[in-house]
Amino acid sequence: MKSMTQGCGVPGLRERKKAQTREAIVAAALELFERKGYDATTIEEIAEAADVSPRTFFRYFDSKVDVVIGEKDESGDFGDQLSDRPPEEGPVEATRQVLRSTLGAIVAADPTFVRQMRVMIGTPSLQAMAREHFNEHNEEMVVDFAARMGVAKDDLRAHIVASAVGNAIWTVVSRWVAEDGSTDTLLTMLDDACHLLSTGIDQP
Amino acid sequence: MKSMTQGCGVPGLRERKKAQTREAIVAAALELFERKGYDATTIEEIAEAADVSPRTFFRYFDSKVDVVIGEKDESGDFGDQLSDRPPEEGPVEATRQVLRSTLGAIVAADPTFVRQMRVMIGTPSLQAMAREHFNEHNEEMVVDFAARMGVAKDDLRAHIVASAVGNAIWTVVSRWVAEDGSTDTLLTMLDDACHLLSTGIDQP
DNA sequence: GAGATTGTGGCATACACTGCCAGTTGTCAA
DNA sequence: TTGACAACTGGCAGTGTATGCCACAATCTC
Repeated sequence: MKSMTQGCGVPGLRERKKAQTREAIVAAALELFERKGYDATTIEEIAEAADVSPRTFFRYFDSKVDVVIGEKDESGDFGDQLSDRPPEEGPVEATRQVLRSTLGAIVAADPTFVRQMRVMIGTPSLQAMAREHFNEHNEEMVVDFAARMGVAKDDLRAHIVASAVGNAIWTVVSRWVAEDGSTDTLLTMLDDACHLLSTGIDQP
Repeated sequence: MKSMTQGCGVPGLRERKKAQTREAIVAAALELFERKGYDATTIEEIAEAADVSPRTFFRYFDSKVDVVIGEKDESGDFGDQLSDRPPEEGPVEATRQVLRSTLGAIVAADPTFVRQMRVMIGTPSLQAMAREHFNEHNEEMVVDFAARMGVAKDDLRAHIVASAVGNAIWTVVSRWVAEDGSTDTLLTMLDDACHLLSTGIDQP
C-alpha cells in the first residue's frame, strides 16, 4: 500500500519526475529571488517559471519560505553525534567537534545552500525564521548539554548555553556566507566563536 | 502644520480618542488571543470586538503580529545606558547591570507586557519574530561590546557575544514569564545566565 | 460658524494559502 | 497488453492578511 518504488535500485519514472519538478521549482525560485528580491517575487511567477501551476507549487512546499528554509534535518543525526562525544568535553567543545566534521559536508553536499543563505540574509522578513531554522537542533543540544553540565534537562543554564551556541553557529555561518566561501575560513571562524564562549566572554 | 495638540497640558479630544481606540484594539486582541489562540483569531473578530472597522485596525497596527510584538523601544536609551557603564566591566557584566535597573521597570510600567509574552511563547509561528524583537538592541550592543573588548565593530567576536547575550535575555524572560512572575526571580535568573556566559561555559 | 486637517468606513485589489473535484499519467498485476 | 488502482496535476472557489483610494464625518484652528 505504500512503496511502489522498486525497493532498491532505480527510483522509477514517477519519483524521477517529482525530483525533477522540485528542482525546477527551487531553481526558478532562487533565480527570481536573486534577481528581483524575495518579497517582490510571487508564487505565480515562480510557478510560471517552473512550468507548473501555482496549486502544484504548494504540493511541493508548504509555503514560500520553505523554498529557502526548507530541507529539514540537513545534518542527519546531530543529537547522536553529540552524545557520542566524550563526556569530559564541555558543551561548546563537543558541539565544535561535531560541527567541524559536519558543517563542511553540508556545505559541500548541497550546492544551493549558499544561495539560500544569501537570500535569507538579504531579506529582513526572513531573518527571524532563518535564525529559528538554525536552532532546529536546539532541543537535542539542551538534552546533551544538561548531561554534560550535570544539571536537569529543564535547568535554565542548559537552555542558555544551547541558545548561545545555536545562535553563534548562525552568526558564524551567515557572516561566512556574506564575506567568503572557503571551508577553511568557516572552520577558523567557528573555532574563534567557540573559544570565546567556552573560556568566558568577560575574561581577558 | 504639525502639532495641533496644545503643546503642553491636555492632549486634546482627538488624541485621547486615538489612545482610547488603540487600547480597545489591544485589549480586544489579547483577550481573543488568550481565549481562542493567536492563529485562530482573525482581524475581523478583533475589529468587531474593539468596535472599529478592519480597515481602521491596520491604521493602528501594521500587521496582526504588531499587536503582540509592537511597541518599539520599551527601554528607551539602552545603548546610552550601556556606554555609561565603566569600561573595566566586561560586556556581560555591563549588560547585566543595565538590565537590573531596566528590566523591572519595563515589567512594572507595562501591564500588558506579560500577557503579550505569554501569547508569543504559546504561539509557535510567533516565536521567531519574538526572539528577533528581543534582539532589537543588538546593534547597539555590538558597538559597545566591540569597544569593551578592544576590537573593531565588525569583528566576529563582538557579534557572537551580542548574539549570545541577546538570546540569553530572551531565554531568561520567556522562562520567567512561563513559570513565575516576581521580579526577584527574574533578577536571580538573569544573574545565573550572566555568570555562566561571563566566566565561560566549558569551565567547571 | 467657515474652512482646513485628520480619523474612519467601505470598496476594490493583490497575494499567500487551502479544500475540493475532475482529468491525466505512472504503476502493478493478471 | 490491458485494465484497475494509486498518485500527480490543474482549475476553481474561498479564507485571511494587508494596502490604496475615495467619500464622509469628526475634530481643530481661527
